[in-house]
Amino acid sequence: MPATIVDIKKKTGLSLATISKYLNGGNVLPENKVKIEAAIKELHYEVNEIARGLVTNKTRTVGILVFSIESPFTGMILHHVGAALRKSGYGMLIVDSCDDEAIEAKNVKYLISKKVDGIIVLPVASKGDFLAPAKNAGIPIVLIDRSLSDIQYDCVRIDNRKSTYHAMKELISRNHKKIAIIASEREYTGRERYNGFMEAMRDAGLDVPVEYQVRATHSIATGYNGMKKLMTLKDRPTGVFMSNYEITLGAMLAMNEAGFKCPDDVSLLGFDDQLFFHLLQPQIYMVEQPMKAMGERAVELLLGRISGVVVEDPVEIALGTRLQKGNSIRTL
Amino acid sequence: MPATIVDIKKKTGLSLATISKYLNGGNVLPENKVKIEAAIKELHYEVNEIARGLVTNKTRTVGILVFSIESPFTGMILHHVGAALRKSGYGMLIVDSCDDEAIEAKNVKYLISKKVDGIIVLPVASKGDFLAPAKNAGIPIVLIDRSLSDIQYDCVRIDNRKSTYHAMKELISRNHKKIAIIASEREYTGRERYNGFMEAMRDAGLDVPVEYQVRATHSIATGYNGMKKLMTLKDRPTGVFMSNYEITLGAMLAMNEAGFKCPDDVSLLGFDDQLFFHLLQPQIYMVEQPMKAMGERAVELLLGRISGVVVEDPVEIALGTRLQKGNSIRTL
DNA sequence: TATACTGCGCGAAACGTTTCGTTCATTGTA
DNA sequence: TACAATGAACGAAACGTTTCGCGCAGTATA
Repeated sequence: MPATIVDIKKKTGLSLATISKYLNGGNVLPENKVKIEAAIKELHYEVNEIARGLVTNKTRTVGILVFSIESPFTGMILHHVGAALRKSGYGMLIVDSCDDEAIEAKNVKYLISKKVDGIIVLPVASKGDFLAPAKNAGIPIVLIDRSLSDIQYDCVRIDNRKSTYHAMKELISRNHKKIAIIASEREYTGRERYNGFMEAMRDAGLDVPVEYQVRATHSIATGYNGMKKLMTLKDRPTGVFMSNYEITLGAMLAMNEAGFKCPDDVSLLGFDDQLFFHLLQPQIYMVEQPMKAMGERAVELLLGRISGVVVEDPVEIALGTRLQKGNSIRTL
Repeated sequence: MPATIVDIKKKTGLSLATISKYLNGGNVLPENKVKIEAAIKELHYEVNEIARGLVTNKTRTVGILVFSIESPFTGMILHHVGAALRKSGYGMLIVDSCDDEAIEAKNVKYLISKKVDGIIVLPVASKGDFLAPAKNAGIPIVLIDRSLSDIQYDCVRIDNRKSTYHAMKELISRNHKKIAIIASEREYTGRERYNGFMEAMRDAGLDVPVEYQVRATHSIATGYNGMKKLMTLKDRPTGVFMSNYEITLGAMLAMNEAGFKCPDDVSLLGFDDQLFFHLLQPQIYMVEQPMKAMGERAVELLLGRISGVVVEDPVEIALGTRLQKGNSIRTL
């Protein structure tokens, strides 16, 4: 039903080759250009991307493989990745791994069958085996946020360990000695932040008793339950580091509910700034991730690989973070 | 590089037509079936969906047009819609309208150019004009959550007005007279819930002074600022209805921060249950939307339209809600 | 035994592009 | 004036499928 290049040919008397050349930005005589443009307008012609894809072997679509599409973090990354891709004319075919490695592995194969030009991954698994089929098919891959242990892939993330180490100075320099951590345990980021925390404490000569270390899932429940537990200890910590957005949110609700005040009763340091935290009083010290930059750099890198401009070995890009200062930390 | 149907032909000596028939579930002699299957395994053959799409004029991909990909509500819907689609072999090409009607209109055209088989929309706009190009192109469309005023499209949603009206009985029957509302104003759902609220109050013979009506955006900030404001009134409301998840979250933080207790100082009734609310003490009365059912019904309907099984006029499916009971409402 | 039907297989065309190698006209150079 | 170089257009093949209509067995019907 919709007009094809053949209709343009009939209308203008030009050959398919010439029209195709015009469509792809090649040089065409001014008079022919006019003819073609008129015909396109008249017939409401639009390129059939499917047909084009068949011969160019490109779909102008990238696959996005996310550990969970329900996570607010995922939502923010998708927002920026999506914008950057659209600007370059690419679309996003998104698949949800539902925090399940088996589904994740299946999804990779699905994306291959869809002939995506590249894949951006927020992985569930810690090892890269599941990406092998895509790698073998020659599809460029870029990871965001979470690095993989065994195989080398491009990755755009922050330096979780250093960011945490650095942020911890805010608590330590204000003479806090009893500092607890609530962190996720399963993913790369949670583990790295835990390591940064422990390093900072060790370097400051501070001990972290095991009951000050709450390590569980990446969830509001973890923050809520963790803080509840910490607040009932006979020897309560004076400061708490929370390793991500969900945990921070849950911990704050628990703290409020338990009747403690920040920073009077407990000083807080969180991770993953979100707009709404700015509304709160007191304002929480927060490690702020450059979400926009991460999304954009990842897209830039991926498109570079797709076009063949970037050919060097896989790179690991660690972007800097910003510490959003607040008044949630009391000087002891 | 990857094997094609022609390679299978060479290997088996059968014709393209026969092999294609096998691939699409047609009847083939048992001996040929064996041959083909062996060849497929040996050559690691997989159908090229692009080539198939060119001739069938189907992409097995549906476009998902969301008002904002950052919203948790969107995330949950995408989760269920995605699962249902994948089960039927369909993929999701997601585009983000960034709460901007102009972008939304462009995105529709983009999805058309990508030849999606259908479109699922969580709209920004209140009128349906922007969908006209897709409708004209014969692409089936199903709305989720938000209905459109002018043109008729299939829509799967809840009955916002009734749900709110019914839930309000919890406050009213417990003798609350001074009840405030914090609601979003711009979208369909917020307006309908406002209407349901006002109806319930009117039917109960209760007045709602203008300072008890906070109407702003669909955001945590609205809830936070709204509750802050309500709590500083000299004549404070005894009950507050909050029209969605973000507003409920913001309002609770503000209430905690202002030092008020629920239900002692203020009784709360919210909308959009999320798992983590179950953790809270007190547990909030919440209108719970059937997210999974909404996603699944929408997909079912869309695939029905795509396959031509469903041909009747556009339908508006209003699913029932559940009131999640809690202990956030005090009897006066 | 002649006829009609059924079940499978086949060749060829079609889907709407891009691209390769060639031709043709024009311009510039000797 | 002859010849090379340049620029633009062209025809045809290719991309990997599906599908249409026909042919050919083998089986059932009269």
